[in-house]
Amino acid sequence: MSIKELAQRLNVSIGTVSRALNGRADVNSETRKRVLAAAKAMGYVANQSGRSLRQGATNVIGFTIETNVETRSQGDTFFMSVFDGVQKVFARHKLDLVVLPCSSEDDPFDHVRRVVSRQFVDGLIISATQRNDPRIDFLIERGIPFVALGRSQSGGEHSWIDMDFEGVAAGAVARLVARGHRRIALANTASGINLSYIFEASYRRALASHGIAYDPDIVLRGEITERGGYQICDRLLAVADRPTAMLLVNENLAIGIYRRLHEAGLRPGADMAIIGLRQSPQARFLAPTLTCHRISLHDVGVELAQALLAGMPAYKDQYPLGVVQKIWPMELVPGESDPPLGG
Amino acid sequence: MSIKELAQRLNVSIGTVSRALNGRADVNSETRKRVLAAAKAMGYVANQSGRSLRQGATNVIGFTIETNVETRSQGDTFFMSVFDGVQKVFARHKLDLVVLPCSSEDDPFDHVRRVVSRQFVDGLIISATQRNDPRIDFLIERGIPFVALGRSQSGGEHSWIDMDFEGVAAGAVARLVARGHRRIALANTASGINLSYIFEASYRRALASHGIAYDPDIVLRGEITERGGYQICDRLLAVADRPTAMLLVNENLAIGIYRRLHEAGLRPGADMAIIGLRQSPQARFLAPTLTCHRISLHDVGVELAQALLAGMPAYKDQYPLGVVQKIWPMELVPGESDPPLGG
DNA sequence: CATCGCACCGCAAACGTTTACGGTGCGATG
DNA sequence: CATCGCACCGTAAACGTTTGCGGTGCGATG
Repeated sequence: MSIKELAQRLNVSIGTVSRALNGRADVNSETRKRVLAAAKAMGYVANQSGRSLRQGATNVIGFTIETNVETRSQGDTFFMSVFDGVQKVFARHKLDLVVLPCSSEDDPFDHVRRVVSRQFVDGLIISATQRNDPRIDFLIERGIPFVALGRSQSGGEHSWIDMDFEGVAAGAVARLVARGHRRIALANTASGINLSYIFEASYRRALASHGIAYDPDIVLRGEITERGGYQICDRLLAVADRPTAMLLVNENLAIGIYRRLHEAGLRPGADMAIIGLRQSPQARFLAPTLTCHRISLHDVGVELAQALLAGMPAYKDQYPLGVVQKIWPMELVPGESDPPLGG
Repeated sequence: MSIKELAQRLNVSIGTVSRALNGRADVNSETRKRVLAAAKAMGYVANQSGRSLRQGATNVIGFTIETNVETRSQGDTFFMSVFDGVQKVFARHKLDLVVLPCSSEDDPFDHVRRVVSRQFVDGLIISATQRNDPRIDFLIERGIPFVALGRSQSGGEHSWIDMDFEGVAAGAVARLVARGHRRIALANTASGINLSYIFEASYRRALASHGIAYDPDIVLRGEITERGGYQICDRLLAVADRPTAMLLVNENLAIGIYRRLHEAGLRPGADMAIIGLRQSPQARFLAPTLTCHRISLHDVGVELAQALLAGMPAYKDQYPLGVVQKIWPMELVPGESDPPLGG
């Protein structure tokens, strides 16, 4: 199963076998054929450790995610879709994608540090970027190629891909205002994820641009889960001068909000306009359907992979993109959850 | 950063450094302290490739998942909970968990074959087991320690962990019958996943035990998504002698079903009893809340890890479990979605 | 015929570890 | 004082690759 056995069987040197398998030019086409045939017959596949040790590269890309279900930042199929896009690109370069879950008991920074120092991966995609994210400075300092899924305030120049939360907030507020709403609540996350700050700031700017005063009483933070939505809605119903509309930082919240409204005898949509963030698979099947924003996560994955390759010496020339900092547009998908006020 | 540099700095041999770091006995406690201090100061961490090459073991465990969003057996939150449990066990043994997503364009069997032949991992957890799953025979033949999340008909003895679908089907049918239902539909998956067969067979047995004839017209298969639920419900509404209850192979279906019922002017629960499979985070926040089944995915993860270790030579003695084949119980959580008929 | 170039291949070093083996020095024991 | 045992440490081989360097043989060229 090793290259040595293969070489002995063929009566050639291991160097020749290696060259044949790696498609180098200086090997007779006849012997190459023999080698490839024998390798296939014997089911030979190069040992990763040996190759990595020699080459100083593992041909493995890591993708870190956090497994804390309470603070999960995305819906149920979010990462699966992204992975799919990432792998599509990597497959062309014989790169392997491995997902490195950071357990809820573990610290994301330590997690990245362990992964990097073991020289496990040639590159890294990190997600759930915090506003101040020590991982970013660390990766820059170590010179590890990486891309962040989500902006951060930290550190020097690095590649990242994010979604257009400014556009979403501006568009959603404008839409709600046009439909007669002036009292618009925000359901945000309590975690330190950068999205939280960006979204709230955009929301405030959008309100200001329509001459609406910011009211901290209707800007609430909680878990990004169905339960979190329920709790936020619950607190919101107790506010004097109840809002007529809500903007959500995450679509998972919607289900809990719908539920709480039902319990209060209110109808989502008619009695409380709601606009969600991302179009999850279930958005179109809620009642009322949720107004939210379309984005191709598969394409986000593709772009993540390309941005990462652009930062890796071995692939730089194939992907001359430099430092990629891209805000991905999100397109509003009208639903039934934000009808005109009083209409 | 290599052991050599560390040794030079300390004026000891690399062998001593290695022994000190690995906690071997034959090294002076004073030098050990010096080595550990220097390693920490210089941020030294052993190179994985070198170690793996020498030891013939990678200390990495793979967990394969499929990212095809249409036929996915489970979503992000399911697996994240399981990962969390798995990692809890592995962390104690300095084993790393890496998740190996199988892209929707890839074949799961090829995927496993690639992973194994590259000697990437010391052990494997596979999910979404098919009724006939070539991966299982392959892994047995190759002698790779593995555990399957889900039963299969394939191959020889191997460890697996599964959930009690028989119990769920029997209990749910009994419950529905007790509540006056005799015409109970089944919403199943069209994929070849073994769960599909087990669930349907259990459903048929349960019907028979209550003297209810099996009617293929109300056993439908589709995507395990919200859309799939919508479509299945749509087809079901067109059936003559419409069923009064539905049993779901997956809770994601519920949202689409609720929606389709609403469109038809029917109320989920009151006009169509519904029992889902697993208690997803949203089950309690749907309106009506979904009757479904509780299971600790964290504990499933813990058991998966232990079963795997029991099959690995280096850990056999610490986990003397032999071949683990366990059906995990699921506990019914009553909701509002399956009230008594006509009540 | 001598020389050159070229296609092809073998040799051996190197990547960073771990570990069996042997060697050193020292205190204790006879 | 000779010897033994032991604690500790250095040496070097080995894991499976890749790759620079040099060598062989052959056809072509002068």
